[in-house]
Amino acid sequence: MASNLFDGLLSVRSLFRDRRALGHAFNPDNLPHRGEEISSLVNNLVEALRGHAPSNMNLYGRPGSGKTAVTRFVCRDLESKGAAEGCNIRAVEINCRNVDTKYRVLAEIGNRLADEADEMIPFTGWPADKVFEHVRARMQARGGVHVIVLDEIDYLVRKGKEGDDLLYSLTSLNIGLLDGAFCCVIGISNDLAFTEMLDPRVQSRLSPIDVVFPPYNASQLEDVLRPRAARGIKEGVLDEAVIPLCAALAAKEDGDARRALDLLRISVQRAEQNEVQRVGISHVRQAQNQLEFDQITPTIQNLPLQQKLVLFSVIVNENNGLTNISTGEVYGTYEMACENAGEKPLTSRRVSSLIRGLDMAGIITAKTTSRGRHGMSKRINTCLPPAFDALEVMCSSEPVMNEVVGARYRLQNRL
DNA sequence: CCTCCACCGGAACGTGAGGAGT
DNA sequence: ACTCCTCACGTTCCGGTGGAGG
Repeated sequence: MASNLFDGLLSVRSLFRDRRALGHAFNPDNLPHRGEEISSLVNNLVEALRGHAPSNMNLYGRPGSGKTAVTRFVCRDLESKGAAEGCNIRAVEINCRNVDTKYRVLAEIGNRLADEADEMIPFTGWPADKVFEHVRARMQARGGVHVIVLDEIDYLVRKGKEGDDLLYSLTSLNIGLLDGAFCCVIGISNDLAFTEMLDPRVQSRLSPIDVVFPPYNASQLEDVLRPRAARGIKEGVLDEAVIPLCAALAAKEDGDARRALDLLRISVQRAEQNEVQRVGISHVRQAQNQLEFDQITPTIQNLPLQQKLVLFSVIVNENNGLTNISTGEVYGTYEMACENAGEKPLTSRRVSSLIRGLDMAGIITAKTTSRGRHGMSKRINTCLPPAFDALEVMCSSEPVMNEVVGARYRLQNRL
């Protein structure tokens, strides 16, 4: 019988019990260390069960601090309690990164509120005020309380007036536009300063209640991971050190719980690929490397050419054995790189800003320090994972960089 | 203690691309 | 087709800055 490509992998006993338990979309039964945040939401949303309008809310916190999970968790209980008590309560969650215009958000809300009898709102074509009127009419017809969750709301607000308009419309529903129904808006954002981008009128309506989610620390992340691991991974598979290490590594990344889960999941996958029955810290290290590679590759690929040239200049100096490179040294190399690329060099002022940009992107570190007599300058070092070939990534995404890198090796061979 | 280097980084301005309105 | 507006990217100008070395 002919062998099949998939036979080998299928015969390996999986180390997972239920892989989904380690995914981002999984809704766990309890959320460790988010008690305060949960009760802030519950204390406000309980008004819905009493037949009143809850206040609008804003939730802030770094990625992976549990904002979305807490909101889903609370809304799920709110809806089921509402059903038990005979109140009509409905939560509509929309991710503004995917649904990113006023029209599409309103259409999405309208369609989720639709009965069989209602007309579907098309993807495009209707005037925005007609869509809004349908949303309003459907809320009123259903009655009760409608909780609108706008996840990653900063994406919408950053686009300018669009977000302002939408929030103004939604928050105006409770001021006389609805009869016998209420609407409550919960905005979720990574950016504490995002309300400053809003129209002041919208600001005051939207944020009577702000909840800030602090990042998890390492031991809290362990508490997040353990129940998920128990559910998702077979017993006796994990070394004792694995979960603490995943937690510690993720705690360094701003306490990102998603990162911790990714690390754990990929570690187990790595162990499976290596066909071993036990996951150890070496697999976590491999997972960490893979995540870093996956994260940094697109960042470097998408850098504009000038920024790639600056990064190239830093890397070249570092490959020559230098550390704590100064802006002047980088600029010198950069001018040569520009010549090889056939580009006109930017001013040193601009390059200084580009260096800062690379610093903020986490590709290099640039600390401004004084060198005494030798003036103020930055001390620049790359912070790429050890085995990461940034030159290769830049060359494959930008043909001119081949010239630049090639010229450097020709020069080196001549010396 | 003062000087002075070599750059920092804010501010104002110029330019061209792209979108909205008419 | 046209104006107007916004935005990102760059330049020019310039006052600041911290500490090694006189």
